[in-house]
Amino acid sequence: MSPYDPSAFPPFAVTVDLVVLTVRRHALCALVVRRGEPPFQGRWALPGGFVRGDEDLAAAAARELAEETGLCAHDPASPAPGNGAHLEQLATYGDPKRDPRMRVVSVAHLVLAPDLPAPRAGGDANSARWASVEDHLGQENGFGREGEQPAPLAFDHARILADGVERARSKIEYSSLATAFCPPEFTVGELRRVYEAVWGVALDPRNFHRKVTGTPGFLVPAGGTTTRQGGRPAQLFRAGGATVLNPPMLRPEV
Amino acid sequence: MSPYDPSAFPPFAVTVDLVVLTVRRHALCALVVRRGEPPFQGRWALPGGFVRGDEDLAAAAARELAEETGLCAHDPASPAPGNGAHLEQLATYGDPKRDPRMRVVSVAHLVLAPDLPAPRAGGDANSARWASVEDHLGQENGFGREGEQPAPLAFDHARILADGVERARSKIEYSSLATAFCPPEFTVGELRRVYEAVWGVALDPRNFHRKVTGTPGFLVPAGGTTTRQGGRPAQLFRAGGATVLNPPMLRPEV
DNA sequence: CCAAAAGTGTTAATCGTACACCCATGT
DNA sequence: ACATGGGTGTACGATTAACACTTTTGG
Repeated sequence: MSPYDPSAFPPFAVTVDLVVLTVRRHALCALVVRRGEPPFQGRWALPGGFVRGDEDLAAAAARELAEETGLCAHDPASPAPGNGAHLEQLATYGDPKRDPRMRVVSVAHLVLAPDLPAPRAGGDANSARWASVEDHLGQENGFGREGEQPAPLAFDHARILADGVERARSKIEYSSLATAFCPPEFTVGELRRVYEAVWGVALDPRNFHRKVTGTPGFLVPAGGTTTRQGGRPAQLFRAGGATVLNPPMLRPEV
Repeated sequence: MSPYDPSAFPPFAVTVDLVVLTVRRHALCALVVRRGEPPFQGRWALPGGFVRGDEDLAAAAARELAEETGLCAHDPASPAPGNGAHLEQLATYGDPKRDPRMRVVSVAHLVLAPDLPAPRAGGDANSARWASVEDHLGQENGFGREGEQPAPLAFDHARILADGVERARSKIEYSSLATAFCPPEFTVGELRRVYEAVWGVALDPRNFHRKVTGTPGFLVPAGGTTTRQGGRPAQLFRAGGATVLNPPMLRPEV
């Protein structure tokens, strides 16, 4: 039990893996990269990499995110500057056999990003893409495509992705995080389509509008209007300062 | 960027730290141990220890818990057997300077336990105790004692404890986890006192009774009654199978 | 009898839901 | 004119909060 017994300090490699979620074409999508080396060569995996010796975990996640996407994310719990995406720690995965090469503990992080142009690969080109979450997690809510299931993600990344999606789904209920999926200025309808895509449900546009505009601090008017969705021009809003929603958004049953 | 460059694999020590919470004498308490060696010798700290080379993170947390308390905890996400306490992963702390000796990444776990006899120390006697959470986190809701602030916990353990308490406070809202603070059979009043201690509020006994007995799957009658609280005998209940509470328990404002 | 805690009834206010209806634009 | 999405009004049922009241024990 002496903490100075070297046999009590087995060396670990520590990595960060990223669950980067966005909403594209009314579907929840995750960023995946193609592995260039074994193990799992050629398979899709979550982006990630090793934590450096003098680097905080959140900083490592932000660095990997920037390398993979060019995004500058901001962990609200850290003083680092940021714009655009939301970043938070998700969970840590440390099964002794999760990486066949060695003992690797991975601290997974969750990133919520607005719809982006085509992802830019870290080093190799055309090796990153947005994958529909339903395709990789199986049929959900009847949205799953039949047949053509893609190969499972490498390592335990399917489990990590599932945990990240579950976290996002529950967190937009009681926080204003859904705005992280939107551009800086957005309409109530765009925000509603985010909720619909993440939850896989249809929401009543009238009640949704009352709810979000009536929750203090959730949205602040940005001044202009837009007609980019067709129909009557919609007011533009920015995310308000509130982070916790009271009362919460209610996810319809089943 | 080659993943086989040894300089990209800085070695880390990986530990688990435990936030073990219980309710004693109508107060939320956390298990703390006194450190026997530097750094922070003589200061209180959260229990914890190094993860072994072939050990899963949850298994390491359960092992440390058993060593410190004799409790057999059960992580619902793992197939390990267990009785009594609830165990779940909390968060991971990896600031490069959090341990002055070396680079240590600590995977904190949260344990919710029923009121226990005096804690049993791991190796040294009388080096573990239940500490009131208010004493270590400062005044909360007017409960904080004035003067006599104890020395801060070692390392970043005050932050870890605060995160664990916050997790427990929010999780008993929408899950049946509050029963983890109760013995196997308990009364509605005892469960109410758990909520009151964890949240630091007073709840209406009548409405609370209706709420918890009316939530399907939360409580199942155990058959007997008890008068251990004085007054009219109260029915005994066991925790039902439900893990998620719908509708949730509502925490009063402020 | 009285204090204390358990449990039930009732009421008014609030909240969520469903849906009718009108508004402002592009085609 | 019509389709499309934006936005407001309203009515009904469900949930909550507040509190009067009865029940069953111990002292």
